[in-house]
Amino acid sequence: MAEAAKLSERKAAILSALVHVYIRTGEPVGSEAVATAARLGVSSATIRNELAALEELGYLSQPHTSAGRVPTDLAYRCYVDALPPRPKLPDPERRAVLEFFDEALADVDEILRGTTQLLSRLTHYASLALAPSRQERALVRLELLSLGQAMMLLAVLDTGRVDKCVIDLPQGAGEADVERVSRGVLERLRGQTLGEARAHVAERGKATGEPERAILARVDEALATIGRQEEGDHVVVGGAANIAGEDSFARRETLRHIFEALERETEVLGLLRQATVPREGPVSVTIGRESPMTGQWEASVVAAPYGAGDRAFGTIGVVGPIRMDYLAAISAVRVVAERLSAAVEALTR
Amino acid sequence: MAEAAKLSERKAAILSALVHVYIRTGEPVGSEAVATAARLGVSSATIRNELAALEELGYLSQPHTSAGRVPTDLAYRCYVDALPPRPKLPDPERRAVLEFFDEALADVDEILRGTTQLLSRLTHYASLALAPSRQERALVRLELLSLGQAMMLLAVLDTGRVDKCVIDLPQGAGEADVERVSRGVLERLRGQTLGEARAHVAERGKATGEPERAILARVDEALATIGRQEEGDHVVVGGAANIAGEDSFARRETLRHIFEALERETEVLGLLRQATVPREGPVSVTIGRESPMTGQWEASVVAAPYGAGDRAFGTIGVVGPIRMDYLAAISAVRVVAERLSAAVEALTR
DNA sequence: GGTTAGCAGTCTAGCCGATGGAGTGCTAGC
DNA sequence: GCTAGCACTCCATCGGCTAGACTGCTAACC
Repeated sequence: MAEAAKLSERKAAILSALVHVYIRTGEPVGSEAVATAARLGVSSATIRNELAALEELGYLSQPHTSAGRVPTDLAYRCYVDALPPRPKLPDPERRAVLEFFDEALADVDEILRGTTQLLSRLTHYASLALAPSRQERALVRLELLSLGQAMMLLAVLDTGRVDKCVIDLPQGAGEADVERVSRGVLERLRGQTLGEARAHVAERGKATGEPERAILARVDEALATIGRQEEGDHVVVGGAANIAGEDSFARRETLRHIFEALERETEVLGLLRQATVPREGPVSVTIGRESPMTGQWEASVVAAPYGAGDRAFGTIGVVGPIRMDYLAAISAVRVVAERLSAAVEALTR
Repeated sequence: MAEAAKLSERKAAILSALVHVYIRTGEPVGSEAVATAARLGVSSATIRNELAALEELGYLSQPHTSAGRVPTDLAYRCYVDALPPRPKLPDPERRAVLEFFDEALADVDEILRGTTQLLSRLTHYASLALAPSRQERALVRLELLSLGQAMMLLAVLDTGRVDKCVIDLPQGAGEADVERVSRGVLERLRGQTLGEARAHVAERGKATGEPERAILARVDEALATIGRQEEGDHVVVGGAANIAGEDSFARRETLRHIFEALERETEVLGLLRQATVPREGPVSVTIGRESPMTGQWEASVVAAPYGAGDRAFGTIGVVGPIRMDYLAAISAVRVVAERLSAAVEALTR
């Protein structure tokens, strides 16, 4: 396996043709098949020479001497990099996307749930969505409700999400005190982020007497708790059934690994976060061993950030076998991310 | 396949022994193996006669003439019915359950999420939980917040859940009107169910003028919407990865079916609802073709209701292969359901 | 030099038939 | 009614064989 130097144009064309055929068939591709697919006007003998060279360079491998060639992760990388930068989504699919985002949906979480389902339907792979970080979103409303001997802090974010936290009522505080704090202090925190709100609450707490002071201390704590919840239900997964049926995942163990990771969620976070800063173009592709996670899964991830304006809120993406239909996945993810951004922008404005 | 008449004691013992061995090994069980496992003091020849009879009765089947016997769904049913009514959960597992329910958790949904994970860890199968119906739960608080040109209805239920619905502000209504309705009408609805609250809101709407009337009409609509959301995120699934690794699910298609159903959720609802009215004992078991759903999945479901007092709130259960370790599953589900009931009771009191 | 037709060589998937073994059903004796 | 013994059945396994799919190489060709 040698250095990944620049390939000659013909080698690149041959490689792309081979990957294309392999993605379709799933079987080792012979020189004859490549010759017909690549339409270079050269015979299979010439292709054979080139294939041998490409194997030497680390782009291809052979299951055994008298079999065709199978692409390595490196070959997929070349193939993906050579794809048109903005592949078109076929019309029926495009229409499905537009239709989905036509319906008004209440909050970002609901939209993301629907989006993962949409993406799975379009691509037939499992889908992921990274929800916007609570930390950075603005509070539309902060409300403290008294519930008998406890109180409940409700934080309505501009993403439409409502976070809650139940807090004990401090000694000597009554319903009236809770109400006073809710109206007097919390009302003014609209438009601030969770972090800013905490700072204000803490400061205000210093400048007042009991029992407001005690209540504000607990509110501060509750805001911290809400901020910490973030990691918990941050990743939305949809259409996992699709990869259960996928026979590219031959080994059961691999399938199990993926499902476990999807359930643990935190592991997927890093993968999606990394896609938030795309290396090139709006859609980022991670192929097999390019990342430890996808390497272990024997899978690839196609992801794209979404957000409002130039600010990325989160990421959506699909997980599929390394032998994935990258063209379809990339175009679907790209279009859905665009529409999702528009929807989120409309919601948070 | 003949009628499921009452089996002789010996036949029953032989059947149970065979099922027991088969659950352990997964391979067709021969007469010799049954003879050693059943410890009846009779030879394998006698067992052979009985096995032939049991096959005739529809309890067993043979993959081919010279193979051992494999239990049919009917055999599992006998086996399960003959299990001790309150099997003991081994101590380490029992301790894990107690530990889990020792931590105070904020609301029922969070508890259920944790419970499915707990059950999956205990049984190594996928777990389900049916959340309490919103319709029947009491409102702890109903709050109408004004958000610029819209308002948000928040319903805090006694399960700790907060449901929300965004509504447009009617023509001519302002923040003050919203507030007036919130304090004047909604405050009084504490302790009522969603349905009762709707009735009150509708009635009150008639007896008042604009713009309260318009606001109340929309609140009524929003309450209906919240009630309808019920079906959506009603079923919690956990540990699905466990059955992805399970090689009892030989056919990929079967696995895919199960995952699809778990994702659609609504399909699982019926299955769990039916377990809410147990035929006998606290834990209900549905084996393979006993229900169309599990039949298609080639799976079994072990489920038990949970609730406060004598009132069932919902159901928890596990989904596994027909060749499931029923003893372990039943004891785990039973103990977890008991503890969960206690936790929910403490929460809603 | 690059390209190509042709061919020998390699490796596998699939088929065949033989073999060993597991397990049954039946029978005859206890 | 139970059991030892036995003939019989059927499958899983293995080695050997074959057809076929590709390759790599060579020699001729442009």
